[in-house]
Formats: sequence, C-alpha cells, structure tokens
Amino acid sequence: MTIKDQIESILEKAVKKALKTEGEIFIQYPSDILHGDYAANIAMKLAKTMQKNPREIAEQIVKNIPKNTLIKKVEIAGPGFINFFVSEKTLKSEMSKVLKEKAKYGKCNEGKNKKVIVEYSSPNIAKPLGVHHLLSTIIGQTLNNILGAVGYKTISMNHIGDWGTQFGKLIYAYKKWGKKEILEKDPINEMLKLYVKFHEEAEKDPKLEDCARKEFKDFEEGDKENRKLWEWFVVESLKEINRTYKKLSGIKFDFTLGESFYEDKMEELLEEGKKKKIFVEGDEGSYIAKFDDENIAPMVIQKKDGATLYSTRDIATLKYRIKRWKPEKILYVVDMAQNMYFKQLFETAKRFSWYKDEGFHVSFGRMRMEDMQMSTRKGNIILLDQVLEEAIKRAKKIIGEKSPDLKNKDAVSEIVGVGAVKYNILSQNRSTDIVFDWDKMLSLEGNSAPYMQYTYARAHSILRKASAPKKEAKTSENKSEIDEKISQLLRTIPKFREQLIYSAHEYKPNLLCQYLYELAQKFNSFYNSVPVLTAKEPKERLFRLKITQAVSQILQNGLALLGVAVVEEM
RNA sequence: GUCCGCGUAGCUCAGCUGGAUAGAGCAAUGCCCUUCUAAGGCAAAGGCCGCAGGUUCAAAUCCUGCCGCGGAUACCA
Repeated sequence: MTIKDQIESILEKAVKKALKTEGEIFIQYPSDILHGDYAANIAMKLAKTMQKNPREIAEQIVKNIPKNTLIKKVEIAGPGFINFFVSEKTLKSEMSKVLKEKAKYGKCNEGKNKKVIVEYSSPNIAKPLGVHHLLSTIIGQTLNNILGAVGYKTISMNHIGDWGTQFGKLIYAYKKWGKKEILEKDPINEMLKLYVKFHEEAEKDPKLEDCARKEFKDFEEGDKENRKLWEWFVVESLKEINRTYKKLSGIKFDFTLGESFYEDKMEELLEEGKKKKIFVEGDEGSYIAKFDDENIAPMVIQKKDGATLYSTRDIATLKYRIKRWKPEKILYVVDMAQNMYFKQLFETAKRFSWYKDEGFHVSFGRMRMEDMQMSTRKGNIILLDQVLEEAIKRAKKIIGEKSPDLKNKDAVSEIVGVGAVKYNILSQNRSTDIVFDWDKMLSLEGNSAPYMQYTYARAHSILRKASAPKKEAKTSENKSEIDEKISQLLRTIPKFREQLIYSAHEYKPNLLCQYLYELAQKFNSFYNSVPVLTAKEPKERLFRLKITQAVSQILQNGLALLGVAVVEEM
C-alpha cells in the first residue's frame, strides 16, 4: 500500500464518521510544498450538497481523523483544502524500504492474476525499421515493463506484418525489376528500393496495383514461386530487424507471430461471421461489417476477389489470443492514424460471443519530418539504425571532451546514446505528435536520459568513496538549507510507487519519466548544497549516504523500466 | 463535407479524473569548479494557456461555436 492509498483510506473513514456520507475521495499532490505532501478537496466538493461552508466541513472531517504515526499534521487551508504532512518517521521508513528491497523496490501486486497481452512494434517485413518505429517499439516495451512491475502477467507480442498486398507489390516488383545477386548482397535495402520503385511506377500506371493484388491472391492460394519468394523476403528481413532490436537493447517479445501465423484461422472466422450475419455482402461480392454509428465507416473484411485483409487477420488474431491466453486485456500500441480502424475492429468483435471487450488501442502521435510525412513508400524515411549510430557518436564525442580518462568509453557511449533516444520518446505525452529533429532527439542535457544517468553516476561516485578514509569534516554547514534539501528529497521518495501505478493505469510512460526527472533534480540540488562525505556529524554522514543510496536505487529501478541502463561513471 | 486529435513562454513540450501564485528543457542574461563528476547547481527574465461564449464557489483542464494545424473517411497496413 502506498502512502497515498493510506491517506485516502484514513480520509474516507473520517468522512464517513463525520458526515455520514460518502464522497469520492481524490488525493492530489499540492502544487506548493508548503501545502503539504498530499491534499484533498473533498470538503469543497461536498459543500454544495450539504449547503455548508467548506471550511466547516473540513474541520469536522479533520476532527475525525484518528491519531496516527503516518501523518505529522493536517491543515485546513485556502477555500477548504485538507492538507496532509507526512511524518518524518514514515518518510524514513520508506527510505529504508528502498534500501532493503533494492532492485525490487517499486514492484507491487496490483495486477495480480490479471493477464495482459501487449502488442507493439509490429513492423512490416520487407521494409527496414525507420525512426518512427521507435514509438510503438519503445512505448510498447516500456508499458509491458511497467505493467509487469505492478504485478500484471504480461505477454509481449510482435505482430509482424508478413502478409498482405504489400507482398504482392514486392513480388511483382522483384519479378519485373529485381536481380537475385543484388538482393542477396543487400536484401533489405534492395527490397526497399523495389518497393519504392513499385510505387513510383504505379503512380504513372495505376494498373500495377491490380497486378500486385493478383500476385498476392496467387500467393495466398498457394502459388509455389510466390511462396518461395515470400519466405526468402521474410527470413532476410527478420534477420535485419532483429539486429536493430538488439542495438536498441531491452526489446523482448514473448511471441513473434506474423500475420501469416493466422493464415489457416481466417476461413473459419469468415464462415462464423457470415453465418451470424456479422459480415454482410458489400459491393461487388466483397464482405463488410456495418455499424449503426454513421460516423464509423463500414469495414471491409474480405475483398471482392475473395482475398483477405488486415482486418480479417486482426479479428482472427483477436479470437486466437482470447481462446489461447484468456487475457484480461489486449493492448494494441499503434499510431493514432488507426483510431477509427480500431473502433471498427472492436465494434465488430463485440458481436462475437467470444469477445468481452478485451481490446484496447493505446494510440500515440505520429512522427514526421519538418516539411513532409515519413513514408516508406516514397522512400523518405530516416533509418532507426542511422539514428542510433548518430546518437552513440554524439555521446562518444562528449565523453571525449568531458571525461577523457574514462575507461570503457565505447560501452558508455552506447548506453548514453541509446538511452537518450529512448527517453526522448518516452518523456513526451504519447498523444502528442513528434517532429523529428536530430538535435532534440539526441539531446544529452536538460530533461534527458543522460541527465538521469549523470545523476546516478554522481551518486555512485559518492558511495564508492564512502568507505575510504574519512576526509576532514566541513567546518560550517548551512543547517537550514541542508535540512530543506534533505526534506525535499526524502518527501519525493514515496511518490515513486504512486507514480508508477498511475503510469500503469494510464498507459503513459511519460508520467514515470516526469517523476524520475523530479527526483533527479532534487538530488542534484541536494548534491550541490549538502556535503555527504564531509558531513560534520558521523550520524548525519551515514544518513546522507543512505539517502544517496536510496535515490540512486530508485533512479536505477525506474530507468530500467524505461529500458535505460545506468553507468557507474560517465 | 463528416468524424477524431491538437493549439500553453522566442523554440520544443509537461500540466488537462476541474482546485491554491500555470511548470520544465533549449535559446538568451548574471553567478557558482583549492569540498563528493559543471552532461550539474543557483538567480533573474520570459505567459490575453488559439478566439468568443457557457457551466461552477473555482476552468489551461468540462460544454458549445468559430479560427488554425494534423489525421481518418470500404477493398493498403
């Protein structure tokens, strides 16, 4: 139980006792630390229905809060806020908890016995990963980690796009313009070239689209040559994609099942849907699902030539997942351009008896370049590999300047560079679009992963030196300033568990980032004005070392969830 | 056209389950390395929270309209 939960429960009881009513308790962090650690606005909320002055109500509630060791004092302030100040004892015991639980600190069993499938990354095969793939990949992986930390049993899935008309296009393009030797030498780039060429040519001659559809249809019906090409394309692409995941580090899937995996599961689904009139005939012999809401366009489920679509595969996939894993929820970490599609998908699924509203679209904003859309079709993409390499290069350059004597420069540059890229994505609210900019994406200062890693490294630098012979104590300490910094740092610790849970509920990694940043800021402020190793009193020295240890532990745990590693020195 | 999302400091963005003086980073100004890593800290500066109404004790946050930007809009994924 978090401190916030405990206060909530204390308050709830007090409200019941004092007013014989129940109100929705909402605890928030006051904007100003002078207003305490937690605040409740319940008195103001109840003022109207009770026709009483909110401050009077607050007083009645406060009178009914029993004495306890959790809270130091309760204040009524402003128009009727009830402000809680957490006792030092509570804060110190939370700090001890960190030191005791170490890497496990923060974990809870909120989601116990609940299974969640998280689908993310899901690249289309035969195309290299672009920077924009970072969004689904990193956000998805992090949500998977966060949900796991708060106790959910997560199943991470990479739903590879290895099926569909795009392969018709590629097969057609290869047959027409491709050369075996070239493709063997540099598979992914050659496939991309062919794919781009196809779209260029198709612009001039739209009939090519039909040719591609035909190739896909032949393929789906078992054409040997096309099957063989497909396999080749898939194998080569996967090799490349996995290489990139490795570079990103921390990207792990419990299952990588391509759309092709569901090939033999679509027919049964189509029959079921048609029989139940969920899929009805549309134009020219196609099958569609219609919706009452006229703002939702009908969804095509089978093309007029009988071939399947992504919608067909997605519903088959949904059914398969529900039957096999019986999850509480299935999260689709997919860009918001597909908002309507997911509405269609889930609406359709609702009509099947096996679906119980498991699906949830975790949508996120799009990444684009300053002046144009990123489009694989048009070939204007920035490769993910390229971005990671540049990030590492920049990190290395700075290390060369700032820490020329550092031992493992290469390893550190990689951790810092890749971390910066990941954090950059994760720290932004996922619904906001991102305009790709090299300098911003690879920033190594301010609110960034390196800032946190640096904070961690400084903390550990202190801890490493703690056992060395004691240095001379400082002659004078600014007591009030020191107390203030320590208090602020201490009060930030319990929020970790609270914000982690909040972040899991909202599926928003940026909430966790924000917390970690706040903690790091407070620590840096502490670092600059509170001497640790040279503390005057031995007792004080020990205590400051403990806080340092606790804070660095939280930073490490939190960053680990974000897939960002820490370094001892940088 | 319709539907969805967004519009906050010069720039990039937090904050949006309504709450107390709207917060960061970057850029620009000044200060702090003979004390634990200056990738840092401190100080000051910077805001009709797109516009206009409405609901409320209280609106950046909720509702309506308008303007601007982005996206979606049946056989791509």
